[in-house]
Amino acid sequence: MRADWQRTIGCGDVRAEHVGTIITVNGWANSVRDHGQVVFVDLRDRTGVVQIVCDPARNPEAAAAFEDAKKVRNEYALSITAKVVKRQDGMENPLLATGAIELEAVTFRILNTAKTLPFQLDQDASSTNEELRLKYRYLDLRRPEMYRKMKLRHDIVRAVREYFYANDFLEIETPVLTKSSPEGARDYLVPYRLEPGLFYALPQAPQQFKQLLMVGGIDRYFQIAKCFRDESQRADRQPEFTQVDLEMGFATQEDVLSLVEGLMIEVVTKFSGETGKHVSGNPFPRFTYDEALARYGTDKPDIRFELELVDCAQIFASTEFGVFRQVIDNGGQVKCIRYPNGARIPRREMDELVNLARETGAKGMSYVLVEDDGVGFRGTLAKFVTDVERPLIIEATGAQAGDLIGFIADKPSVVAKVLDRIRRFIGTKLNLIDTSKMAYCWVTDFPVFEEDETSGGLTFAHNPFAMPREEHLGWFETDPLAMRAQCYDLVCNGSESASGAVRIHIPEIQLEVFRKMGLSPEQIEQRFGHMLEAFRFGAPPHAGIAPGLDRLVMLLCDEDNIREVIAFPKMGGGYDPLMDAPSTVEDTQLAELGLTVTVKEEAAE
RNA sequence: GGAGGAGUAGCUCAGUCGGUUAGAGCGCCGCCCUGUCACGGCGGAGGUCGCGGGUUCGAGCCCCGUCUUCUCCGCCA
Repeated sequence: MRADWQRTIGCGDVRAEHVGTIITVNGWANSVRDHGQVVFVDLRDRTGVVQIVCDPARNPEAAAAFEDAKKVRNEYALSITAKVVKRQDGMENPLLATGAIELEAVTFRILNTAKTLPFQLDQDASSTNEELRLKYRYLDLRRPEMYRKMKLRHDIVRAVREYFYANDFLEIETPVLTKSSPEGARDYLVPYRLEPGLFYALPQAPQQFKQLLMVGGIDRYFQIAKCFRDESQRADRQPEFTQVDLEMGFATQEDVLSLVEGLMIEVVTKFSGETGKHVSGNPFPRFTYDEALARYGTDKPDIRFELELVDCAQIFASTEFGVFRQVIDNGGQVKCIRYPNGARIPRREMDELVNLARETGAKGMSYVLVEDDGVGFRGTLAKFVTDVERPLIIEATGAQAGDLIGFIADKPSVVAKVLDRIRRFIGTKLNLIDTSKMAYCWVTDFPVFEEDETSGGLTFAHNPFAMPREEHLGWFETDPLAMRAQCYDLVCNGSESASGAVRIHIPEIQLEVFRKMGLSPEQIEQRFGHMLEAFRFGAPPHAGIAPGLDRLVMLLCDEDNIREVIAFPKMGGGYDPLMDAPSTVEDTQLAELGLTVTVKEEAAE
């Protein structure tokens, strides 16, 4: 049963066809314009804005409404029953969807008053202090642009669910209170009251549970899952975030890739009218990890623009330029990138470029500028380039008159990192990026192991549960660093969009990986005994992946900050200014958990 | 942990070479106004210049420290 003050229609939904009817709308006073003998109130709800007019001269029986309207301030919660009338000629407002009509108030109810807001909703959100916006997020959310983002996120989640339902997946929840696994990111811990000293951890991902669901015969599982990682934040990272987690039994890498390609194409295409974004490339291009690093210097290449890296080791095989000579002789790399029209950039930008290289780890950057004839070189490196090398460089890079070619010589990891950074710098500087594109690509075959810089031993490069390529299974002892895994990242516009793998389902192989990582039999048993045990009961081959939801929504909303697409996000240190969390707890709560708190001492001088 | 940017009225910002009483727009309060729609007019209130110390005759401005915040690096299976 509708109370008499409850809405019969949304503010933004009133149209000329309603003229003559009596309606009731609910919402907030968006603005009040008091002209003395007539008052206009713009009423806003999530559907839009409509103009209410209170004019006792035209509507003598609504004198009370007029008096109330004069009391209204911005953001009062109102209920107005009114007659829909066509606006007088010349009074229409083409800026409003409801601009052809207005509402002549009959009954005017102030449901609640409002203090003056700490910031104005009619100004651009991006120009308001973000801490303030988050502290009063419930007010910030009243902005139409925030509603639009929340609505789009909802619609995307809905489309994702429908896609998985249609593909015969079961949506299953997994625990949030679970076991710490010390590898990977830092865990959030939850003390266990019944036995002080024991802890749950919040899951960094439902990884182990979804594999166990495959052992359990669920076969096709998905979940919109919260994940928790206690690591430093970035513009595109939150301590708690959402993944579209999925796993498939008796499945191959191809099954997962084609399923996720279908998902992304469907979701992006479904909303492209609204977002202006479209998928570029179908099927998605694929690179092995080694190939991506060679061509782009990164395992998450932004392929919205070209400018690939060029390996010059062959060209400079017999160079006498000391820097290159030394790097090549020590097994390093010499690679370069073309900067179209870079020979014409001002000195300041040139310095910026070299500084960028230094900041990223290079000792410096050599470069040549291609002369107007398209053949000759100028620049720091020009005098060291022989007549034989010069045309080879031009051919390999495709350089043209007026281009700059920047060279980095160092160990492979530095060369890749620096040139990736420079490549993205050039892409941005030259405006090569088409922001309407969702340029997806797959990066596959990551190394199984990499050297752990802190311990000196081996650690996993991608995921400890990723199945090595079958032809590499014999390399555990001989050349573990050369082993490649059956795993894959989905990359979109230069950021990681999803990460997954064909999982190890043979206990002996999983054991071998753990051993190689330097885990003792006791550690393996304590941390992963349950997984290995499960694999011994006929675990099926299985594979899965987990696309990040927040970043997908962020890209589709054209936002560069993940907090913009989360209703109640946390700030830099994981602080939530709305709830004032984290915060202290009562001593009795600590005592019950057997915890004592050691306050951080200031370093005394 | 490191680098850089920011912090001045409720909000967004300006503030010259260190010099009188720190300003603007919006918002807020009061009065006026019958057609506005970011209404308009008149009047008004509102400041520990993040905090602490220092230099100086004098500090919003210079120096040191500190806090908060943003971006990036490290970190993020």
